[in-house]
Amino acid sequence: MRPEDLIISTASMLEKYYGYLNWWPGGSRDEILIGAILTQNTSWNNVEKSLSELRKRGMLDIRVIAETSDQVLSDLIRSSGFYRIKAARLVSVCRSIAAAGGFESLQKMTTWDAEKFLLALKGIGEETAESILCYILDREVFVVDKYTLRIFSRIGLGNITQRNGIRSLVEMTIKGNGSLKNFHATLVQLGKEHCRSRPDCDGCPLGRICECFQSVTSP
DNA sequence: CCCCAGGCGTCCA
DNA sequence: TGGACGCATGGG
Repeated sequence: MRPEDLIISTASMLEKYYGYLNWWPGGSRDEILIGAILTQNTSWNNVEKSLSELRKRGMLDIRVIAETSDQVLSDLIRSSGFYRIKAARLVSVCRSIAAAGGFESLQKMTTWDAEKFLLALKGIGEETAESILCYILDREVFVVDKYTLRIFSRIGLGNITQRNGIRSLVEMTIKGNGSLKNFHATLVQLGKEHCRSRPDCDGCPLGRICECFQSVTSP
């Protein structure tokens, strides 16, 4: 089967099983940015505690974070882990984006220019940049994360390229409004909920993928 | 006690 | 270009 067909059928099976998932539902763009940085190598559960602390204080706002000290912020986001380095990066990223004119300004850039701008900031790497482009700026960008690489490798797509090749292949293959968002969301859902909670793979929408996935200990 | 989570930057070959 | 390592809390 061609790689493109494998991608299409996988996306279609996942969509049929999970439907349309609302990722980052109802959150403001500022909240999504903050969450995207806090969740780096960290479970979402831990991030939500930090987001609640910030919400209570009206700090889910990049212009407020930009005026906050690293020290004060680090105490509020402790539950997210790596809190000292994340506080410093969060403050500096918010300052840079605010100084550039906020998301309104980024929205006017081409996707390529916006990505270049984001990648230049300390604390924003490839996956975080993709998340911002996809979920905040609403661009046709596929987010490649650890689950994606692991699952793709198990269905026989891992040898094609590294992450950049996978990303462009998926972006050329999956078309349509929001399709890339949902493909990424369903891949993560499969990875973290189904395969972990049901090691016997019973009822997995992608039996073969699930079976291979749970037998792999590291990407 | 162990392992790992929706990574990133730095250093080193 | 690519691998090792530090960063740190909380859940299983």
